[in-house]
Amino acid sequence: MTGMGHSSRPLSRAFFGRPADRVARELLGCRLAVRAGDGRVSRHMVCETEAYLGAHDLACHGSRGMTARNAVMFGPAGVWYVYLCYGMHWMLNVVTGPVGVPAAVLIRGVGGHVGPGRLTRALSIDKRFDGRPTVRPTGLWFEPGRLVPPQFVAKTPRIGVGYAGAWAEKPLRFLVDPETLGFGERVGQRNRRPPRRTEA
DNA sequence: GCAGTGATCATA
DNA sequence: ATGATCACTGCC
Repeated sequence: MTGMGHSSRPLSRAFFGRPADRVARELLGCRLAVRAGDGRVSRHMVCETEAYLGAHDLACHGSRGMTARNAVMFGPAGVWYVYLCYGMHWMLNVVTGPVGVPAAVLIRGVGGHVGPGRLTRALSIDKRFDGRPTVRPTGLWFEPGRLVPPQFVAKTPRIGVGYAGAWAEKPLRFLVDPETLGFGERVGQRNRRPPRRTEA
């Protein structure tokens, strides 16, 4: 959780009205701002996201057509798409791209809360945000953060979408190691040590 | 490794 | 109305 001393303008609808993979990548380093019940606002750096590209993406909910649950994915960008998974975990997504394209970005990790179901539980995010815009008055929005340089961004296949055939393999999950907020280390090199020297 | 959990959706 | 599925997590 970051400090509460300052705030900045929420990420605009234009930011989200672009392809989901681009938004997912650029959301890294931005801050998710949450207003709690007592009115206090906390901010959490986004460190893990996944892109769901649209109707052609077989891992995307929108690929099976519009239903009551996923209808907001077909609507304007910059709107929350929140749904319950496995009967107990709320998944937080933000709709991306033009109207008519069912695309979104799943927020999988922020600050110290890694895991899509864990972060929603920790921040008390649930169905009440579904279909609401990502603006300050809703109590949940994004603010720009620090730019994460490409060498600190890892890309992997998405989690839990094995049913999606070739689409399960695409590198649409984006991570930055939250431990390296100072960006002093590269992702994937955290355990690197200098080779041990032995005396002859 | 796998059970828990319940809304959602297709099928009827 | 019923049954399968599920963008996960926590404990074995």
